[in-house]
Amino acid sequence: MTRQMRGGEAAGRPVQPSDTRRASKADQVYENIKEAILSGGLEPGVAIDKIALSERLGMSRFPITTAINRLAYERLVVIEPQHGSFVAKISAEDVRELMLIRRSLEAEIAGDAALRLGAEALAELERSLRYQEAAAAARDYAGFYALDVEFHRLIIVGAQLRHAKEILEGIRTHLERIRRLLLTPPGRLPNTLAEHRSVADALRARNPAAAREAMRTHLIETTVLFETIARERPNLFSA
Amino acid sequence: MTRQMRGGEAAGRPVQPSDTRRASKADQVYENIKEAILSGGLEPGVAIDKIALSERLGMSRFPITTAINRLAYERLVVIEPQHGSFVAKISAEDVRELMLIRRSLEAEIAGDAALRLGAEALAELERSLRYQEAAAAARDYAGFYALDVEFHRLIIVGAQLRHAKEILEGIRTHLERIRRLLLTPPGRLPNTLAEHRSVADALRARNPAAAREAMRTHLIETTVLFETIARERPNLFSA
DNA sequence: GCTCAACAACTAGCATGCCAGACGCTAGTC
DNA sequence: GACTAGCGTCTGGCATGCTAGTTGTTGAGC
Repeated sequence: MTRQMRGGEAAGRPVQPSDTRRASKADQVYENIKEAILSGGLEPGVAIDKIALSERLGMSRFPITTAINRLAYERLVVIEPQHGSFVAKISAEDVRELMLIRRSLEAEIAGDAALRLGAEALAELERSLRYQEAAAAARDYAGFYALDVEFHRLIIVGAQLRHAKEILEGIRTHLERIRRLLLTPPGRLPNTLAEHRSVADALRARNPAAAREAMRTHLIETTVLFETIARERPNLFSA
Repeated sequence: MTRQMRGGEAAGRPVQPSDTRRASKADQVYENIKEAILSGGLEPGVAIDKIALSERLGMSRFPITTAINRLAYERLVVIEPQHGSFVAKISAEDVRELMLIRRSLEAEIAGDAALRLGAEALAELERSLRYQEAAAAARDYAGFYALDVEFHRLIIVGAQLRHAKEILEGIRTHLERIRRLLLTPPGRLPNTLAEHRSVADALRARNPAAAREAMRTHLIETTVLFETIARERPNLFSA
């Protein structure tokens, strides 16, 4: 549905580059708190003090409340009425489920993309792969991770799937939080690169079934990684 | 992440039955407007007059604003800052994409459910199928539709997938809106019943691949139906 | 020492008033 | 007649104070 929306208002989605409108205060607070939660600055379970926050940021409680409502919708914050707002905890079970969703969606999208991607999009993927190779050679883990995210995003955007993009971004937000908390080691980098290559090959060949399978395989490997690490550090998860 | 949340506050999700807490005013307004949009009482594109609404419902603008923010997050409403809030329009392209998402997710979930569903959940599915047969025999289309929705929900809940449940409910909201606008004829009812039966059979056999395929086939048929109808009535869609 | 009820100190929810920005209309100009 | 500038009126965004509900505490009674 969705005419396009202004700079993130009433939604947690990234601002369209074409949208020159300034961000509202609620938008700023939203980004602010979200980043704090993702980075671990705000640990799971801690209460968010709206009044202190409003004083610190020099604004009224209204934008804070709006922002927290948004975060609650994304399940990054839990609101207990007449009691308080708290940073949502993490459960190990979520990893399994979020990856299941991501796996099924991205596999299907890859199949769709094999039929719909234009030459330009394919070229962009190819370029991304080159950068990934360079980052891998340079052992630039942070850079590679950013390119990894971008690679997946390119496929979704290329297939022109707005809703799926939003859903997957919401999922990635949660996975990103877990990833940062766990400090996922970048040991699988070469495998990831090879798997990306397989996906791109299938897309270029316009083979939907192969693209689906390649993406599914790739994300199964990622799931295994997540779950292995989660098992090694159970203390970070709540019941 | 998600401790469970109170009666829908800051989210558009259904109230947990275990949650006895009363709904806030914002919750009520949210349900109110949502139902109006889904039923077509509020047509795509019309402006929502917050002040008139607050006067009519006997409350301040605050709960209205909160509710509309929530609806904007769900893409049922579009907020144009300093200008107005409008009922979101519908695009034909959305049908394709929403069904793609639903198809991939529910297929994967069916595969998961084949491994995880307990005897009780399987029995519930069986009972649902009996009711569906009864509704089909009685030509009770509305009843069958409700059972249809319930059938899919049972599988998701049985697989204990909270996030997927929420995502799919959001998607169903949009599809439901389209369905009602289009007044989808119930002609495929016998086929639907047979397809449901196939899914349940595969689940009982604990065969993930078969369950995935059965669900995928079922939803591909549904997609075709949606798109056929959408083609016949293009005037209902915006560009 | 234990129980439980009353209270104090919080919170989110809500009401209300104001402000700034967007849009439509009109009047003035060419 | 067409166009544009400016003004009025609408909207959402925000500030602030109040209300009601939850929770932890404390102290009285046993």
